[in-house]
Amino acid sequence: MAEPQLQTQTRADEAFDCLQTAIVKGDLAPGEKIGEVELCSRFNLTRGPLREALGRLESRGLLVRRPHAGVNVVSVSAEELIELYRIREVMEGLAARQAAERMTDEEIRDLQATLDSHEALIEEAQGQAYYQAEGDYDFHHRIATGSRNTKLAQMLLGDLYYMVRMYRYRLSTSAGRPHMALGEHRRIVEAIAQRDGDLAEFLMKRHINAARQNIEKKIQEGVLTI
Amino acid sequence: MAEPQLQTQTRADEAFDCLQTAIVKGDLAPGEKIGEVELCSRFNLTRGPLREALGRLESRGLLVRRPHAGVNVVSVSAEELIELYRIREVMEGLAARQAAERMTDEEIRDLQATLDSHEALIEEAQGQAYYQAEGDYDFHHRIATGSRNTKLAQMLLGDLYYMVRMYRYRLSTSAGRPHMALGEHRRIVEAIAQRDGDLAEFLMKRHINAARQNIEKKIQEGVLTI
DNA sequence: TTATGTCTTATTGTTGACAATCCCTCTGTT
DNA sequence: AACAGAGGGATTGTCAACAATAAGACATAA
Repeated sequence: MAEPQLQTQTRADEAFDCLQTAIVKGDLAPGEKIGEVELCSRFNLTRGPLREALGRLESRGLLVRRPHAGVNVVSVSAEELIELYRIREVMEGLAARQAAERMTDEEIRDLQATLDSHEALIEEAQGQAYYQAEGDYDFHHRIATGSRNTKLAQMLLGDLYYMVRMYRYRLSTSAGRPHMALGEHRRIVEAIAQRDGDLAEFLMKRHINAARQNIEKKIQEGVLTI
Repeated sequence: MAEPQLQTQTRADEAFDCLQTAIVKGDLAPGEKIGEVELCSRFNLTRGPLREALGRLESRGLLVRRPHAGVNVVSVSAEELIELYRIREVMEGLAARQAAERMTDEEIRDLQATLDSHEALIEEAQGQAYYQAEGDYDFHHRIATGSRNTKLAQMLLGDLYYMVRMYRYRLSTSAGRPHMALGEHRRIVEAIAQRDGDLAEFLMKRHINAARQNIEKKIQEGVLTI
């Protein structure tokens, strides 16, 4: 949560961050049409930097723009959300494998400590899906960077996670799921600690598969309306 | 090679396309520092749309920008190129699996016909790595779109392929490789035609693995200096 | 009443000028 | 001769005004 050299950031970066978090948190609803001048007054910017930020967000798939017609927040259908998890499955599987091969012993210890704190978090804030989601994000974040695969981490952290988190904020996790997930996390870390890339990949894929099935069930139950 | 509604494109789109192809073709060398005004005169643009395009390219990982210091074309190290192929392996494996499940019969016939034309192309232009590379790109392009997984296709076609092609243009393929690759392509399409998703994924992963090993060998031979 | 065509208006796309920042060179010192 | 510091210059970041386009409203006709 450190924020170094916030000063050296350019206005376009600032705009980009603001918009990205606004979209992810749901302050800008999916499908919503957003006008440039309105955004300018809202975030205290001028249109130059804003347009640059809009370009970046479009290329990341968080916005859709039609020439002269304005910009809309992307709206992901239920099917597309499922597809996102299919992509995560293979990419994070690879990340887990490479993390098992390349993470330092210290990083692995850190990761284990992180899981301990997650366990405490789940206990005290049981049912509070928000904290669980943040913990989950933290775990996957570490694996992605631990893979030492620059592009892979960039695609996961810069593209996929933002789109997934867009719905995490609306999607309450099932009752028993946090504990389940934590157990799966632990086994993945064990495999990484044993430098067993095959197993780490297998477990991670199964972990994300379980998450996907959980979401599919919710959608069928009609809990999630997209 | 059709160019529909070129007119309705905005100047920023134009700038984006120009720069992207210039980077991929090598007209802008990796690592090269490029000034904004120079680019403007080169592509007949003004700095507004240009900066928007630069933002998009940066977010796609084709450029790196430091505030107030200018923009450089990304330079991918040999290790990173290999990592790119590791990502391709899992993502295109998934694409092949989903293509086997979802492509229409007509698309599959088209794909088979494409391979026939590739065979002819290889015969007449043997050794001409360029045409082989284009044919290969065409094949993988069809599989990606055939997966009906919007985000997957977007990530493959919009991100990974451009970075890979950056080096394809410089990297001459080995003597026997085109024929080998074509054979592998044929077997993948066979699996897709039989709707065998497991096999299609397996074969595609092995295909890209072979391409990666081919490149690794070249790098060790010192043919490719990045 | 509905559909169609035109026109107005507001929004987007573009431009050129202005301000802020960093890089490079030149000078001075060790 | 080599290194450090400061200044000039060029380049990037930002802004506000102008032009072009599409959406929406209104009126007319079927």
